[in-house]
Amino acid sequence: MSVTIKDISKRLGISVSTVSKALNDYPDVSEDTRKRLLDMARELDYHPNLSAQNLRRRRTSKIGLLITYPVSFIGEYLSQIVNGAAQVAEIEGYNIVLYTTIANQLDQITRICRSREVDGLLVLWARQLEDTLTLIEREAMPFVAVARRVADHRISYVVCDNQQGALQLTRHLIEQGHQRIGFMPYPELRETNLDRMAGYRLALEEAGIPYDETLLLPVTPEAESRRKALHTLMDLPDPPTAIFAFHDYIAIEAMQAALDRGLRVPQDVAIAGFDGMHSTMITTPPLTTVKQPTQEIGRRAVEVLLNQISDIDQPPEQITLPVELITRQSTIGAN
Amino acid sequence: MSVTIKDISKRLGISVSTVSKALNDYPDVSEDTRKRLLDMARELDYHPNLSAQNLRRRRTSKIGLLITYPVSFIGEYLSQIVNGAAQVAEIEGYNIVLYTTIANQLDQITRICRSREVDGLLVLWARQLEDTLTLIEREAMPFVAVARRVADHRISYVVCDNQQGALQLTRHLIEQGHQRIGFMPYPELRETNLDRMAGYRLALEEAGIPYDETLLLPVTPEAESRRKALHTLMDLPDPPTAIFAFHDYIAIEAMQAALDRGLRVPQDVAIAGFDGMHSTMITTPPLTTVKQPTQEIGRRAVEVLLNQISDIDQPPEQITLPVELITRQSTIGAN
DNA sequence: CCTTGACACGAAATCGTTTTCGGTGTACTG
DNA sequence: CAGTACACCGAAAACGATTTCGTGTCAAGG
Repeated sequence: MSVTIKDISKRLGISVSTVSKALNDYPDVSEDTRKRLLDMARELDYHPNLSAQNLRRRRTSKIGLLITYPVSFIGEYLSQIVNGAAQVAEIEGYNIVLYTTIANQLDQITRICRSREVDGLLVLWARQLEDTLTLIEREAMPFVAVARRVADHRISYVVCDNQQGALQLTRHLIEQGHQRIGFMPYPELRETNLDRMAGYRLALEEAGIPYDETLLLPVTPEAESRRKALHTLMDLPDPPTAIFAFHDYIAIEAMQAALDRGLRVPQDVAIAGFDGMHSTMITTPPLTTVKQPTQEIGRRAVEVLLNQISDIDQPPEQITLPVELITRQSTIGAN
Repeated sequence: MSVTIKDISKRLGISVSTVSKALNDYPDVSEDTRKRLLDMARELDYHPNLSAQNLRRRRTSKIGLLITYPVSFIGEYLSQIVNGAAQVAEIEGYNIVLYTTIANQLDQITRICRSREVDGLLVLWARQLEDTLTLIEREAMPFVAVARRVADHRISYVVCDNQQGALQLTRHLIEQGHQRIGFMPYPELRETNLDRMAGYRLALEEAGIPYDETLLLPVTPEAESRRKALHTLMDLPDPPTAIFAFHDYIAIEAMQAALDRGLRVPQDVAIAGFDGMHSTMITTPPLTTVKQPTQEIGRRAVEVLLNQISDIDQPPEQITLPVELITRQSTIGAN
């Protein structure tokens, strides 16, 4: 079958213990025998059996990525985060295991924790987030919440500065002369939504613009709700002249609805999104958005997680990364 | 520490062998003790240590996904395939491990194979594809090439019907009255490119339209090459009236270049893409494309791989899935 | 009463490593 | 020369499960 440490041992008449030590850079192996062993290892193209190593070392060099997402438009967003995460992980000698099951979320997670299938978990997207996190915590499995702020100060997370992004974006709209600015929240992502809403309100306050609840129109994951939201807003007696949508795709569909309605963007209504998806570059007009450092989020999340893994008593890290406002024609040049 | 099989054994004064048998549905355990053991297992919330199981069972219940891709626009495409793959895998009790490293591709792969880190490999995107595949083959690791046809008949793959898609798309353009149809190949993906090109030529032949090499303008991964390609085509003495781009993003950028040039789409030049990316819906005009069954590709790839894993002598399966032509305004209604 | 077989169970080997602990032999010190 | 120090190596015990093989019991059959 596979070539094992025993094969090397037999070929040279040297005990397996010594072979192992040679391979793991133990000091008590003479240079001579070490060289012979390594040469033989290379000759046989030996690579240690991972399962055996894992068992003995009590670690798997794998980190799990929890990402139970409904198949939808977030693919681009997720894959960038995953990409960043995988990069750092592999540099540090870890690999990423995907967990995408939706059924039995919590049972699944206890299994993962108790079977020591991975050394740590990135929680990227999960229903029942709260329950999930407390469960993982209780199982003493290192973990980090990704792209999601968590109120609990004992929990590590990496997230972008949603409030700041919303603040800048709304300021920009105000600078463009808008006074009535609609907002489309996405309650599904609670904390993120709260933060963006906070930024929105802050900008209004700064400018002395009254906060008008009728200008808020929440959308749900259903595509239909996004079109409807725009129409509802524009049917108001005193409709908004600009709209800030929670997410780029929401903005894009709103924009299409606006065009269907015969409105010109940005002349009749300015529209802006959030997250910096690639698609925003190719709409007509191109969409103003706030770009998240997605790859960086993935990278930092892994860094934090590996810290937690290497020292379980490490204090939690809560990281907020800066965002970048990208202004495009969907909000400028209205005059 | 963790609760092991031994803990259950001690608590009830029953040997570990019997515990293991009870947990694994062996017949030679009395109903009575089986029940007591399972109850105790549940009470302690026991879950078998994966590393130990892997070592003993000589399998890991993991499949690797090789996907050394340059960070670029293919995120959406990949994540759909991965999503489909993960779904099936998890139903069948497998998890997916990501391998995204670029450095030392081949060394990395021998390590994966010889350390028995996974039970099989999905090869989704890899530089040096040929070398990679023969290497994996030599290591007797089950594998499947995903979204890429391979000439070798001993190799399993799952791919969409690129030729048929290109054929239908080109036919569609011809039906719209076009006689001079430009094509932007993407030599980077050799087989895929050949197939699409074959479909393109076939449609021309059917219609008795002469094949004109000057209408072919290959593009590279660099964004700049895509804009340039359009201009070169349109600068021809007898420019094409329609363009079939290898990929949606190529088409989109070509379309932008066309608009920059003051051309109207589709009146002055019709443009079509391939792959069915989400973005094609939101361009103005919306882009005609050929939709790949991405999720299905992922799903089938895992099914095939699991067959190979369960029986290494299984004959290779080569699966070609149907595609769907989606016609939109970028190619219709020119008159 | 003896044999046979089925049924339950346990001892022990095994998977392929790592790591501890002790045992050599040699060299060095006083 | 005794004693100590050191460098090098190997035996063996882990890690936590699975699986083979053997054993004891008990009922049925002759």
